[in-house]
Amino acid sequence: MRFSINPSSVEPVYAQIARQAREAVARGTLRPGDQLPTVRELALELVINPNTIAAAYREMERAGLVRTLRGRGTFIAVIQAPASPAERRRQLQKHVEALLTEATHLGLSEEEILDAVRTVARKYRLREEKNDE
Amino acid sequence: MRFSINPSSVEPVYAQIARQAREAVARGTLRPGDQLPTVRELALELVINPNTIAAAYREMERAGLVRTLRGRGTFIAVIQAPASPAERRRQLQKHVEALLTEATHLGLSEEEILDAVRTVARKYRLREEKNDE
Amino acid sequence: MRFSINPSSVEPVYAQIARQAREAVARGTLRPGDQLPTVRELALELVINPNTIAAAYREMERAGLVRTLRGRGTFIAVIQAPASPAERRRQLQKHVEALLTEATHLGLSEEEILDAVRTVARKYRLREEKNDE
Amino acid sequence: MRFSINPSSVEPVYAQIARQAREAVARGTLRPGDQLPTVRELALELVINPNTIAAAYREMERAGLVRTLRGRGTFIAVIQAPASPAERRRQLQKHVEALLTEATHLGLSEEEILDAVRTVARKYRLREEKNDE
DNA sequence: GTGGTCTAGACCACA
DNA sequence: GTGGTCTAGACCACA
Repeated sequence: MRFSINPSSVEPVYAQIARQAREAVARGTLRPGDQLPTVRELALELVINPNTIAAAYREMERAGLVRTLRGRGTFIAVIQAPASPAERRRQLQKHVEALLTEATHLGLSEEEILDAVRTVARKYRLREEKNDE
Repeated sequence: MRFSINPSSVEPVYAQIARQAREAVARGTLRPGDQLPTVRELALELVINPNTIAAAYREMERAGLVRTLRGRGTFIAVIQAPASPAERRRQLQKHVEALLTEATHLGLSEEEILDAVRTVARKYRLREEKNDE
Repeated sequence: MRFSINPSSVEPVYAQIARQAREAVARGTLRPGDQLPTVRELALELVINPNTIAAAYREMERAGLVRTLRGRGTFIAVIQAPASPAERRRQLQKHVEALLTEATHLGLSEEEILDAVRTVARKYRLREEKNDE
Repeated sequence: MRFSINPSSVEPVYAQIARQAREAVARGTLRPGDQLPTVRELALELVINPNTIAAAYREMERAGLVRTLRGRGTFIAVIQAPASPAERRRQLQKHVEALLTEATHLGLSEEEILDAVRTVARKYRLREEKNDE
């Protein structure tokens, strides 16, 4: 996958990398077992301080997105066990609230938001059926 | 409105305050013209240094969320002109992508997300009708 | 003359009033001997704290623009003696530099600035002939 | 570039620094990509609290004059897109009016002002040709 | 009484 | 090493 970094964004560079990897996994561009470039390779490619790449990989490891095997490299982890249904619902609500706050300030309607969700959802590897809880 | 601060969050205190005010405006808890507590009042209430409150208000001013009238106080601004339709669409897409990335990692389905948007939307002051562009 | 106040400008209200009076004198809208409204009258008209109007009048008095006669009112002063030729040149240069800094950041050309000066100059009561020094 | 601070001016120290940087960019003394001294360096040089320098840099960032790269430093930004032609004209007129107000009070003639503009303009990086609008 | 400015100094996130 | 955050506290401009 290709990372694209904006060094003057308010989002820290290491967080941009971790977020983009997380997005790529959600879209299926990166799949469990895929190997990420080494810290040095990616540092050279993106012309970024290796410390920053290392911080990004540390963040992804912490989030359970990747597994680093010493001497072997860094690999996308198998899908992590989702949280409890209650926790999952709490998380979803939090993220939906963030979206609706921004959409309200942009002066958008509920219908426009739902349309955007439906359109963009095609690019993501969402669960096919409802969870039974 | 009530602000609630988590001093051990990674999110800076001043940013927590600004975000909560932004959310309150989106929900209609704060409306244009409403006066925010004075810097000193809020500092006393939250047991936080007045400089930190002032930084929060400065940030909101920069974002166009409030107007500061010297010697008078800080007030919620009238709704700022939204960006161009193209920019608005770009912003919406960005926020929807963030939601879908998280929802995918939580193992949720499109229907569950749409349901959550519909339910939570009731708490927000979204535009009633579609924008004509 | 009519003052128009923007309470949310970065320019303090008292300074807006003093500046507008200064402009009116430069354009001939106000002339030496003209009486200004009383502090109370102007405070009522502009819906502004009388302390603020008093500060504006104090500022104009300090700049030699008006004379306050106790019990009589506030009047536009006769044209103040201009500074020495050297000081006058220094002042002019300072104000021209301020204009050129802004014009450069706006991406304007020398010709556009000169045109604007010629056009706008008609509204001002500039000296007719060159000073002989 | 050299900053020179007058601590007893009515203009806040942080604003003096921001203004001088803005002037230096207009004259070409500072160019896009140039790095400003670090907050600590400039604080030592000017014998001013680092927080005050940081406030100056924050203000320049807000105005789009510089870009701050976390952990790297502060750099002059590429020239910001100027406002719309109409807005540009409005701004120019405002600044020309300010100049003419002062020049009138100094008892100067139109010819003297135009001469000063022509002379001082050489020091600025004004656009070479008229804008076509 | 309101927010704005500035100092002094500790500690942290980031590259 | 770079800027960012936060506290504590003095003093000032403005309304």
